Amino acid sequence: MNSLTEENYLKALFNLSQENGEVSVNELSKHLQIKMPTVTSMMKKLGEKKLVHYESYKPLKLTEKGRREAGLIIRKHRLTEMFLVEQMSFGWEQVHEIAEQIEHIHSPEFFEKMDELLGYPKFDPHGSPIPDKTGKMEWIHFSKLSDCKVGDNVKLSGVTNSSGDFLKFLNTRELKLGIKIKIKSIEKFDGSMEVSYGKRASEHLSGLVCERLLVEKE
Amino acid sequence: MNSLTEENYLKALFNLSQENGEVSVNELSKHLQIKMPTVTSMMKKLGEKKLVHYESYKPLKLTEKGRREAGLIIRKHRLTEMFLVEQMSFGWEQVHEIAEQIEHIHSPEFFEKMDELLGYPKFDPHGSPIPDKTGKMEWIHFSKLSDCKVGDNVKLSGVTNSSGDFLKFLNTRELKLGIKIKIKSIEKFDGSMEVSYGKRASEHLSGLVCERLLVEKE
DNA sequence: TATATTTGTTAGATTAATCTAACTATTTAT
DNA sequence: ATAAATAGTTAGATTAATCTAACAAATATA
Ligand SMILES: [Mn+2]
Ligand SMILES: [Mn+2]
Ligand SMILES: [Mn+2]
Ligand SMILES: [Mn+2]
Repeated sequence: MNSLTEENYLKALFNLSQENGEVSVNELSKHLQIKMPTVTSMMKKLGEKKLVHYESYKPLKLTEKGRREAGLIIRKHRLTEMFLVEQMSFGWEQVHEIAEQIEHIHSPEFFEKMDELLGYPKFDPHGSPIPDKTGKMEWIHFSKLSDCKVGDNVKLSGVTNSSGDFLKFLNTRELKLGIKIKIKSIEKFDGSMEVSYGKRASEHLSGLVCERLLVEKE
Repeated sequence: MNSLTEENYLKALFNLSQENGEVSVNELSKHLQIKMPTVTSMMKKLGEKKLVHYESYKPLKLTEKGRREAGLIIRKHRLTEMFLVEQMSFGWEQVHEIAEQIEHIHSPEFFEKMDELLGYPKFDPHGSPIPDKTGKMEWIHFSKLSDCKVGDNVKLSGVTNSSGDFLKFLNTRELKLGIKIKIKSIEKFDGSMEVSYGKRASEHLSGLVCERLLVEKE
């Protein structure tokens, strides 16, 4: 059984090593806001437990076992977020903090029931895929809005950041998953865009916002 | 902010001091299955935090503050049990263990929402009263079935023990809260009873079982 | 009352998770 | 290629929560 602390390290390793399959001690340390020596010693411990491939001065990699256990925690996190939004009518900006705690509950039946009540969802309220019961996650590659061209018609399918402030901002602009966005113009200088969607004929989105919106091209 | 560990001590103190308002170190130690020296040192800590009145060799008492904080944890526990039964269709024998973990979630909104979805219930699925938002609990005094007389007609309103095994036993006999029970005879020797209820014209209940059933006389 | 039993405390050790300071290895820049 | 900067490790301290062993106080028993 892994401690809550170990679970949080596993989850961070999983998320940070998504791209290239590895993470540096420094990166992990910054992400978790835990000093490097502490991280090093935890990596040795997770190495002992065969959850991480640890070798001095080498980048960190999750083992197959580590990836599975991390995936299962992320599964619990995302199922919880979905449950809070769909069954308890929370807003998508309120659920991350609560899920951050509930992901550590040990009770297969509890999450099984959530999954069932939700009808076995594949994505969480922020568009992130929910790992299956074996901890495996489909890697779906959405584009960033900031990588699209003028004239593109796209569907908003996810966000790369689930901070309350960002999601509340999207709420004020009526930007939610599923809506169709048309790109009217792009300001090269700062990456900001002029777009239209729903009843809004013209909205200005900063480069920062465009970077955080994931879309599917039609 | 109290740690999960501190919260569990507070809850135990609250429950054990229900009758006379105080508990011994020994009793608390046995209940929590934690050795006495550990309990003593935790009591000193909770004393510092003004949650417990601690004096060497004197019985332990919760302060007003301690009683409030304990009541709020028990509130979260019981709301959770009710939520699991009513909104997620768990059996009453499955919910205690899960609630034992969820009671430590820090999120007023989460429990507020549960309360609202449940329609502000006053009792949990085992008939125990749910403390209000200030941590105060109405002390309702049900009788034990074992204290009733032959011929009494009573309503099953609570159980004094929520262990899975006991509740599963009650399930097999179709004994659930709200049913009317008539006492047909009592065996003085072992306190067992012959009763009738629902579609069951004659059932034998051991003394142990009768001790654990709480009833209201009509 | 004197003794035995039970209850409670003190002292000191252990484990998990964290930190800072000091040192070493690796990478980058001159 | 050397020096500087960055990244990573080692050593040792700290805090929370637990334990065992030894001792002391309170209570029960003879
Ligand atoms: Mn989240
Ligand atoms: Mn977490
Ligand atoms: Mn319970
Ligand atoms: Mn608990």
